[in-house]
Amino acid sequence: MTETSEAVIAAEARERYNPRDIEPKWQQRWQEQGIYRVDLNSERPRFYFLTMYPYPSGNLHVGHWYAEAPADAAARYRRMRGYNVLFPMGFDAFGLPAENAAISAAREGREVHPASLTYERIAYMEKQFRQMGAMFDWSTKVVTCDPEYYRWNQWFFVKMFERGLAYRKESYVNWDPVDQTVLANEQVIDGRGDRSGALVERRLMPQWHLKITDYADELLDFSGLDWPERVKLMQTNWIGRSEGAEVAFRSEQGDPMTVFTTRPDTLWGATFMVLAPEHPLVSKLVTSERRQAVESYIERSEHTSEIDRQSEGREKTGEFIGAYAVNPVNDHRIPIWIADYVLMTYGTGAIMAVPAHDQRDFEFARKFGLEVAPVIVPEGQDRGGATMSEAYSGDGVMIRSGRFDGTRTGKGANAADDENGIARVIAWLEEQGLGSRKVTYRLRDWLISRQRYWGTPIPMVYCDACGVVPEREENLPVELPHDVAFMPTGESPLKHHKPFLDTSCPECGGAARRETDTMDTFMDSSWYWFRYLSPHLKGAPFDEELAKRWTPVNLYTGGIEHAILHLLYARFFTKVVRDFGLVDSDEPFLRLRNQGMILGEDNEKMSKSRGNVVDPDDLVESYGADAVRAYLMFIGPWDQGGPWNPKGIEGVTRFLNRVWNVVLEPAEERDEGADDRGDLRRAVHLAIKEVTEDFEAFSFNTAVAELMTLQNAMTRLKSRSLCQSAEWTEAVSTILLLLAPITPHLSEELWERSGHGESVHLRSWPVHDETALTSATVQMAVQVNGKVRAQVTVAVDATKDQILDVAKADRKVARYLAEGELVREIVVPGRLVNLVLK
RNA sequence: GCCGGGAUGGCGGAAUCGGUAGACGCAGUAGACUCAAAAUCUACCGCUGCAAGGCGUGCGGGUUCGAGUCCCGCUCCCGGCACCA
Repeated sequence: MTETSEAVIAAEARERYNPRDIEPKWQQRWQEQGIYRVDLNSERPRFYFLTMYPYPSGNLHVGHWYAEAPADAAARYRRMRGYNVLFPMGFDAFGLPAENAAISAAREGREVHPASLTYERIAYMEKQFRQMGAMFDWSTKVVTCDPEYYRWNQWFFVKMFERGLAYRKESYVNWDPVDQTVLANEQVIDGRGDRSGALVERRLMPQWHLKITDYADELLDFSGLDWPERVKLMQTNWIGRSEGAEVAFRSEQGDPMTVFTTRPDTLWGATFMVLAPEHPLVSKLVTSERRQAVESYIERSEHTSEIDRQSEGREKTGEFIGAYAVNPVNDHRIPIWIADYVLMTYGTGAIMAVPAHDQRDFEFARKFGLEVAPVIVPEGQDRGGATMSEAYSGDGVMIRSGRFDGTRTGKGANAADDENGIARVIAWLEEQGLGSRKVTYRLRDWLISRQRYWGTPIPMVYCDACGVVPEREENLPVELPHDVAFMPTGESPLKHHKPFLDTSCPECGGAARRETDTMDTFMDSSWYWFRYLSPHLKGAPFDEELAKRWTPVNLYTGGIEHAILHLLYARFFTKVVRDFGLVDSDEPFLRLRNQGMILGEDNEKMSKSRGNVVDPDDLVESYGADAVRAYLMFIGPWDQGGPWNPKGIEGVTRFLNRVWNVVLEPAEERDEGADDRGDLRRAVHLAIKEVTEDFEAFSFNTAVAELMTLQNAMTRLKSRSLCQSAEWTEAVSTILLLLAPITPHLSEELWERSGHGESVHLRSWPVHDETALTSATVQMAVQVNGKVRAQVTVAVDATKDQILDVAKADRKVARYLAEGELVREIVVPGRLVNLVLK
């Protein structure tokens, strides 16, 4: 209220809070004054706050608001704490939806180009982001479909090719018949394409891969990262490290057939072998009598979709190929089978089957009448039971294992011990030259080829003379041709674009063909945060100096759906870029926080078909951006999400109105209570303390609740004389400062109207005064035998004896005390007294 | 099956170095203002009971002066992985 006369305030108070007037006004002023412009070279402490950039779908939905608005508030908080905060935004602009729109238009005989569609959508969404009141610095915007950006995808790709990290290999891949492209393993959910939902087919195709498996072990190391436990676990599971041994089996004819096993201690129990149906040795080893049955099984398994192959409780199938192998540890002659429960893509594509100690092998042996030979028995038992009903995979003692008989073994508590059978057998195998220690991963290399148009062209050239050759750096970017025809069939138009297809060889200059596949769009998002630092740099993907100063990102926020895909690729890419010598850090994102999902009123996922979609534009129109922001933060813990409650935003709007009124309306005539100033100051400093802790902990819902509590206190205590006090002035400026990150427009407007100077958003975050939090007296509960029976008020510095005296003097307590003998007295100062009777 | 997370009023949720369960908000009830309604304001608002009291944080046990919080054994829900040798 400094310098503002009461008359002016009284006149203005007749104006009601109207976000429709004040929000656009401030958005424009902030932009004109450039208050969110970041100086990357400032010496203030740096804080890189990154939030996942969106795909330009054309319209912000509530999910976008839920991801961005609380993140924006957290970034604003961080800046008020004195940090130089970089909070950039961009668009993940390549991808199938825009191309699919072009294809459907083509089917109707219309022409729509993904590029123009994408840029229109970006322009619209950018406008919507501004209406949110977000403090994004748009001068650093990154748009991945811009050749200025994707040329660096190509540059990275060529660098990786040169170092053997990018390679082309023919293998069975996941083909999505609807989207007409292959997909990475990470994009296949329950046998279906993650976008189209179509059942994925297995196809043998030559494809480009990135060697993420080279980094498997390093990717398992999360030390120094403050990430949600579940994300780390999901990545760990996905990488799926298994320790064991490779053991050299041979066919009777002498063909080497290496197997991987995590239980080399069960080798003596291997009674047959199983090869994957695609295993290259099958056609060589199969006997003529078995050939027909075996070939028809292979044929069938090729046509079995992944989803059927993996379905739960499926009965084992397989065929004997007529050939035998030799178990190298006991020279037993064991039959060789093929079965689709053995995968060509894991381990060596061949297993030694130990039915006594592996449930899958056990089921297979049962079905086909194969020998079950127990070689490990639980400690205390001397031989394997002849009537096993299931495989025994626990710890125990080795039997029928030659020199190892009597050795304790298993994957249990002593598995790491050198005396454990597993370790001893591996050491012995290495001595004998029969095998070696081996680590295997579930993780496969990242398949990045996509048979689509709207993505980064893979910058490779096929020359009859020179083979597969990367495009020269000076010729990058290999630009996507604009004048292409979108096929109603969905086939990539690049395959039919002569001027693109025909090129000259970068090596010999002769006629050559371009690769027509484009890159997975996750390539784009694997390094985009580096580009924000120097979005228009010409000579390099990013400014090395700035990257060394500004990365790793301090705080990254986004949806949990990227727990594996994007976040794993981004970590891989960072390690690759580090190995190129471009950055020092091993990890991209130090701290990660995931927001949950906003559901419809009916607690279901929002969808047009359910009719439960809430449109943020409508909400802004009715309640204002500040109310939407505050309500989304208030709805519940951010990482949990929750259902949208249309009444909830009305409650928050009431709160904002009360803040408006308590600041601007003249006080009613009312006598000031003796302790009002102390009470107000206590409420103010408690709010500072709590809201600060809540922002640090990402507990936005309780931060809003604390601010409501402060407003309630101000409204309750407000009186004409109190309004003249320093305590009141402090209360007004404090509530506006604490609200500034959450409701930037309202806070700015009231900041100005209550006579403050420069923007509230350029002010420092308040610091609480611990001494303001204490009061002269405190209320304590008095329990008798653990049940609360009375409340007493005592001096805050009372001794235990004094507290007990007061407690026992209470009439109700005295009545209980009369009923028994007091045997114990417990006093927790400031909290409670517990009187225990016998 | 394995791994993780969760279960608190009519609803969203708060409180976990063990210390007054239900902050804050929604919904609801009563009242004030109004011709009336809306808005706003005031009071009440876990269940049960006239009251005193009793009961109460998914279920069953346990530890403790005291348990939503710790321990043991379950149930259900959500998420991830899954014929990975």
